[in-house]
Amino acid sequence: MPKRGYHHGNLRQALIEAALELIEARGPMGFTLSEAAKQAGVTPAAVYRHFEGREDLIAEAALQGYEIFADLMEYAYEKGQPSALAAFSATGRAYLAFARKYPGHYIAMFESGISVNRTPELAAIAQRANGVLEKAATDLSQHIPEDKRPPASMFSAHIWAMSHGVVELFARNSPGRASPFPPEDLLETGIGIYLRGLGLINPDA
Amino acid sequence: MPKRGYHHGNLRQALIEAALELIEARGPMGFTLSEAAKQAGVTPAAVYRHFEGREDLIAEAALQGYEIFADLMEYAYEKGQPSALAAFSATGRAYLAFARKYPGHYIAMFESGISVNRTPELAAIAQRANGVLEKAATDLSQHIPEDKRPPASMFSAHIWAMSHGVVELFARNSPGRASPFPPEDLLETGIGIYLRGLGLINPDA
DNA sequence: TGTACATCAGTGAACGCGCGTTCACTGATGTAC
DNA sequence: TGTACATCAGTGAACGCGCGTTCACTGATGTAC
Repeated sequence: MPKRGYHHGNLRQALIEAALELIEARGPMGFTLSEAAKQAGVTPAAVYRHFEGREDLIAEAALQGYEIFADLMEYAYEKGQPSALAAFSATGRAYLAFARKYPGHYIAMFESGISVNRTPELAAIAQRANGVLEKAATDLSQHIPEDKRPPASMFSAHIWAMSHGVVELFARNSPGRASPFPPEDLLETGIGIYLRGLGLINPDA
Repeated sequence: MPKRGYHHGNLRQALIEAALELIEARGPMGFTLSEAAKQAGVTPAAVYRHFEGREDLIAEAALQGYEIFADLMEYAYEKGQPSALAAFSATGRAYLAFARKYPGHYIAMFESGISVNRTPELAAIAQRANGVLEKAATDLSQHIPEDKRPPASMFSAHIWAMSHGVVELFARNSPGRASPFPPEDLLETGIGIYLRGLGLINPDA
């Protein structure tokens, strides 16, 4: 519990959390610096003690998101080892789990329009997250006969795309676009069918 | 060529087109009514002769988008007939083609935050577009042995998700997230693998 | 333990800006006779 | 063909608002002696 008085105690993190809540509630552009400040119980000008401005605040939120994301993906990958298949599926599931558990971060990362190349730090961590999925895909592709093996980066992209699509279309309570199925099931079955298509799991399973 | 003078000639449509260009250039929230008016060579107040306000203008742009989209999907479906497989693949390809050819519409439809239930008209046309994909999926599912046949609405959702994901992540020049492959190829191969997983196309193809 | 002082983290007022929207208006167009 | 008039589609000024950002300031905290 931060001490509250003239000095906030941990304003920097409080602002990030306020920003995340606002982004989650109002969308990537609905977020305003002033409102985040207000929600943290502070004057808008105080924000400038901790951030260069509005963009910088969002970027920091995204950065923290990527850190959580990369950690989750890595954890899932390792938990699935030594089975390449289990590791791969686990990372897919981790993707969706992250999007659902940290919607504010997810939006800041993928929908706020901030470039992943904004800072080297951001680019590095994003690359780390992406790397996990690609590593899982590479492992898995060893099990495909060489002559019909698509590049690992390609099917990592497929899974990424399907995951992102499920999140955007069905996991968010999009106005008026109700999911026909729970998003978890949708992604699970989708990835299952896809992997069967690669000949990686039993067609009769 | 509209006559230009005090009276614009076809301001309504000109405003919609201006809005689409702005949405495309600046994102769903970067669009402002004032700027659209300016781009159409008109005072902001003039907009109110044709639309109820900002939201109404976006909604109209989305509506027109859904009309084009539904038409394209239907055309693709019919062009693929009588092969259920060809019809299905064609609708998938049509999805991406639409997103690339009409990015402004696409964003207005799927990223602007306007609800598809905003008007009955909008809901109906969105349902028509969605219906085409689902019909194609239903046709196709007849070729799957009944005991391992997933609901058609489910794999229509899978394809929708993958398509949307490809568009969002790789077909847009997302800042700093360059596509490892042309989006068309990515979607084509992705759908191909998926259909193989359903046992609908030759595993050795 | 007490005091002086530097540092730090906030305030609050002000700024210029562009936004969406309203309103009374006026210029252009089309129609009736 | 010409004139009177209704209708329509625009203008332009004004509004209140919230935004991001700046600035000189001040209250709180920590440190040196």
